[in-house]
Amino acid sequence: MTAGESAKRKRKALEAVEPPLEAAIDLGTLPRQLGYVLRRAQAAVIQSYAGAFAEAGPRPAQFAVLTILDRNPGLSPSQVAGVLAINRTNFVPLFDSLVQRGLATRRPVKSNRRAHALYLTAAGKALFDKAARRVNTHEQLFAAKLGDGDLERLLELLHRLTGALADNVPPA
Amino acid sequence: MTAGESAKRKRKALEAVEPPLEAAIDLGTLPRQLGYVLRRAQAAVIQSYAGAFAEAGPRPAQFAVLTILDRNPGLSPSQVAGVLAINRTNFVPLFDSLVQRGLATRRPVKSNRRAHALYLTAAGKALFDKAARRVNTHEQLFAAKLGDGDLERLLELLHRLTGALADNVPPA
DNA sequence: TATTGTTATACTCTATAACTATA
DNA sequence: TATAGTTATAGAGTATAACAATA
Repeated sequence: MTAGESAKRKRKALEAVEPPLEAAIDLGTLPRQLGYVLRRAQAAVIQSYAGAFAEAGPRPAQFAVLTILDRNPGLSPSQVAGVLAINRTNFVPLFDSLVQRGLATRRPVKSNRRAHALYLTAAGKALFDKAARRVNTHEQLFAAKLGDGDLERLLELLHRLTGALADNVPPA
Repeated sequence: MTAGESAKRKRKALEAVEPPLEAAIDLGTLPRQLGYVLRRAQAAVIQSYAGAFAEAGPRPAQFAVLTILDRNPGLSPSQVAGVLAINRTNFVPLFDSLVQRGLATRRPVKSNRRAHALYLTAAGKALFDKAARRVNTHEQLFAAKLGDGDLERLLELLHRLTGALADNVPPA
C-alpha cells in the first residue's frame, strides 16, 4: 500500500455520512441491567420528590439525618453516618448544614471527651414533622402509581437485594 | 425568671451528656421510603459491579453509550444523550472520554453541517463485547441472589415506576 | 496504638446559562 | 428565530489520606 492510498482511505473513513435512519432506538440489554434500571428509577423518584418540595425543603440526605436523630437522639456522628452508609468524612459538612440552619446541635459527652452527641433543636423537630408528613403523602402517590401492593413488593425486593449484596462485603 | 436563672439554664442545656444507650438504631420510616431504599440498593449494586470490574473497565455511563452505539451506529449526540437521559451538555466530556480512549468517533453529516454522527471504532466494539459478557455474567449473580424470577419481577416494577413517573413530566 | 472527629482534596454526576455555526 | 454541538461553571455526592485530641 502506497502513502497516497493510505491517505485516500483515511480521508474516506472520515467522510461525511448520511443522517441516521429515524427508526426506534435499540437499547440492547440496558433494560435488563439492574444498574441502569435503578439509575433511571432513582432519577424519576428524585424528580418527583423535587416537585413536591418546590420551596427548598431538606435535601434527601438532610431528611435522613433528621429522621435518625428524631428517633435516636444523642447518637454520635459515626453512628448516624454508619447507619445511613454515609462516609464519616462527608457527614461533617452535611451535619454542619443542619447546624447552620438551626436544626441540630452537637453536645460534648461526659465519659468520652472525643465524642459528640447529636440532637435536633425544637426547630429541627418541627421541620422534620412537617417534611415527614409531606414525604409520606408523596409515598402514597408512588403506591397509587404502581397500584395494589406493588410498592410493598418493590420495597421488599430492593431490601432483599441490598441485604444479599451487603453480605458479600462484610465489615472489616 | 431572673437573668441569672436564664444563664444557668442555658449553660445546663449545653452541658455534657451521657453517651447514647447502645440499643438498635431506629430507622423510622426510611425503610418505607422509595428514595432512600433506591439509594441503598443502587449503592450496593454499584459496589458489586465495581468488584467485577476491578481493572478499570468502562464506567456505567460509558458502557451505556457503547451499548447504544453498538446497536444504533450513526446516532447524533443529542439522540444518544436523550435516550439515556443524560444532559446534552454532560454528554460532551463523556463521549470525549471514549474518543480519547480510541473507542468511538464523531463524523460529519452530509445533509446537515451542524450535526455529528457517532460510531464505535473496532477497539470500541471489541471492548463493548468483552464488557457486555462480563456484565451479563454479573446480572446472573443478581438473579441468583434474589432467586427464582425475582430479578425479573424487580426489573418490571422499576420499569413501571419509571414510566408512571415520566408520564407526569411530559417533554415540552 | 487505636479511635473520634475533622480538614483537605479530588473526581464524578448533575444542572444552567450562554456561545458558535449552521438551518 | 430555532437547532446542534459545545464551553464554562457551579452544586451535590462520594472517596482517600492525614491530622489533632483523646483513649
